[in-house]
Amino acid sequence: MNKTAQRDAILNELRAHNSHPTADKLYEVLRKKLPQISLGTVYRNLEQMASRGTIKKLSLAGHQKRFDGDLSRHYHIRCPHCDNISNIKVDSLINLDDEFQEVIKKIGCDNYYFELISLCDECKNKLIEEQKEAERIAQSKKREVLVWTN
Amino acid sequence: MNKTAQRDAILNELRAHNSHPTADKLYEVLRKKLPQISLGTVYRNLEQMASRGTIKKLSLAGHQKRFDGDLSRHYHIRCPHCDNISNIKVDSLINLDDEFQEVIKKIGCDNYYFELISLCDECKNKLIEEQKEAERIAQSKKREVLVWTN
DNA sequence: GCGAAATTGGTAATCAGTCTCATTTTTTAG
DNA sequence: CTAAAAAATGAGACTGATTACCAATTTCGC
Repeated sequence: MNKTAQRDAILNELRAHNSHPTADKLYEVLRKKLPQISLGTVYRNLEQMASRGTIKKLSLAGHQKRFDGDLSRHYHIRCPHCDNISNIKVDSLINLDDEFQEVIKKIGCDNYYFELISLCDECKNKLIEEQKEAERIAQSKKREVLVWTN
Repeated sequence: MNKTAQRDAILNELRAHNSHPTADKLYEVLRKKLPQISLGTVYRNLEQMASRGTIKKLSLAGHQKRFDGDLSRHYHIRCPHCDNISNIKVDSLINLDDEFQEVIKKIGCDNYYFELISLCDECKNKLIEEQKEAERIAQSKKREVLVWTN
């Protein structure tokens, strides 16, 4: 694996944040520093580094692949609404993870992958607002019908 | 949600097998009974039923979505080579799953999703064959070099 | 039966991700 | 240091899965 400015930039960018970006998000950011970098290069390097274990690929549940430069032991919570991923690091999960690893090894299974799923605060609020709005509309429609039938 | 022949057919087909088919595979099969059914209808209904919990959706970014009509408690092993999914149902996993559910609830998390990852037997054999073949080629190249330098 | 609401088929469009290939960069061997 | 080999790049074409659109049809509550 040769050393290239592009690969370095991708890895640095990924390590500088803990936002689990998608390839195209990363591309967008990287273009500010390397205006001529291509999306293909970003994809190529991310896949390469992921297969070598330099970074992690998170692809469960969402529809776009995401990447993580943080190799320390931690877990991910994905918001089912906006698809963003945040980190979580608690002992109880680590213990369970250990148990899981043991159990699946006994079954003859190589590995497993999991994600927590939970609405992020932002989306929770957004959904509450939307619901209120929907109720408001429903109410005003009821009123219309009353006026009409009167 | 109205009753339609198409939706019934899709659900029946999905329940009749435990193969976790993709939408297009399902479409292919369904066309034998409903020749005029459209791929869009299959996708639409699968998504709808999944969002209502009538069926389950198994998605991995960068891969085709798969669907499962079996709502009984079981887990999935995905082959990282051919992407096929098989079922597994063992007590040790169920117990761990229970523990997980408890722990994440305490964290304030709604749900979680996991998949086991393991090469299926077919792919395991295929990869062994490929490796052998690669070695054979490497050997014959070595021999060529010897002949050449002699 | 009737009209509103839901659903359909067909097809166009989108979107993530991959592939190709001529050119450039990096590494290796002498 | 230099030349050849190997690896990587950028630009854009391409693919395959999924979604969007919309006129025509079907379903369902009354």
